[in-house]
Amino acid sequence: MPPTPRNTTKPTGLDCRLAVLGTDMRLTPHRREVFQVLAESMDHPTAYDVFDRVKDRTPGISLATVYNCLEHLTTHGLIRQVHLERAQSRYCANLHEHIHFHCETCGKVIDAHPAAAFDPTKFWNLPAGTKVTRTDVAIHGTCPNCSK
Amino acid sequence: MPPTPRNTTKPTGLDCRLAVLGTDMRLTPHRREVFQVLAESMDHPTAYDVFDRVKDRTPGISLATVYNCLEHLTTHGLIRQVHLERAQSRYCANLHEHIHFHCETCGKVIDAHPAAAFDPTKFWNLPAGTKVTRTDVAIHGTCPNCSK
DNA sequence: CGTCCAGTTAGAATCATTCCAATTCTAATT
DNA sequence: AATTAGAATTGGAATGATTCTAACTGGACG
Repeated sequence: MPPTPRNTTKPTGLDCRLAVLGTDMRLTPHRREVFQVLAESMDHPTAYDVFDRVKDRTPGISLATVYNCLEHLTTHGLIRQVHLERAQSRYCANLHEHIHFHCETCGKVIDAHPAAAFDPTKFWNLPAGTKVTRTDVAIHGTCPNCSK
Repeated sequence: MPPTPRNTTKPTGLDCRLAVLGTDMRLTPHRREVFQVLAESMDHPTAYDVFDRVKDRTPGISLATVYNCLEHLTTHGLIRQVHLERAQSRYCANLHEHIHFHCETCGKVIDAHPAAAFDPTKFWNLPAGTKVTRTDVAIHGTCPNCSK
């Protein structure tokens, strides 16, 4: 599938998100579809899951292209890559600040949004002079459904 | 290398640690060496690193055995497996409660011990009925050495 | 002594991901 | 309209960490 021309007209919908984020990424049909699929998915799909879902709408798309699109969207800040243990990467279109809860029973991953400001340096001693750029938090346990 | 007979005499040194933890794991020479190497390593080595270091003392040991030993020691709670992003697993003999700081410049992993009690449910909203068993925290940034 | 079993081994297999080389297409320039 | 340069896309090969498998070994226990 050919790439889309650079978007010069006023963007709406998904394009809007691109514009808001001020990226200069070319929005090709493939990238659009991959993003769309992810935006509709609340279950943190893996690259292969995304491929599986995009395939139905865009027959002929390859797994390599899905990987490319996901990587591109990630580096341009439109989606987030989620890592839990060493399992395969999952992806997430929720850009609100949040961490992930992982149910050890059903494997589901649930977004958890902040309830209070969190400063990691209050809870753990780091060597003097350490600069913190990012903190990864993953909570593991049993989801309400599996707790029953 | 043949397995060690079950240790029936009063343990000392490393055996002591086994006894304290109340495991019933057989302490074979290989497992002992792997543990020993890890106990002496402050740098969170990967399985291959461990293999490399153990090889010098126990020529002929195979990577498969190192993996077996690491897995065994991990499931018996004698060592911890550390995961950062999707990089290969690292291992750590520090059993004191701690989290890991990862320097994005030099790649070094540093243990960070608790300065205050940390309750994740205070900082993130989880669905009612969620049971938390464990929280994984990894802090990323620049270590003092690389900050200079 | 024979059977059983855990530990060990080399090498094969797996699996997610990345790489590669060829192709196609767009956009900007002649 | 042809040319060029640069992206995007592709299938398939390659990679790399890890796990699996089947065979072997040596003590434990009857």
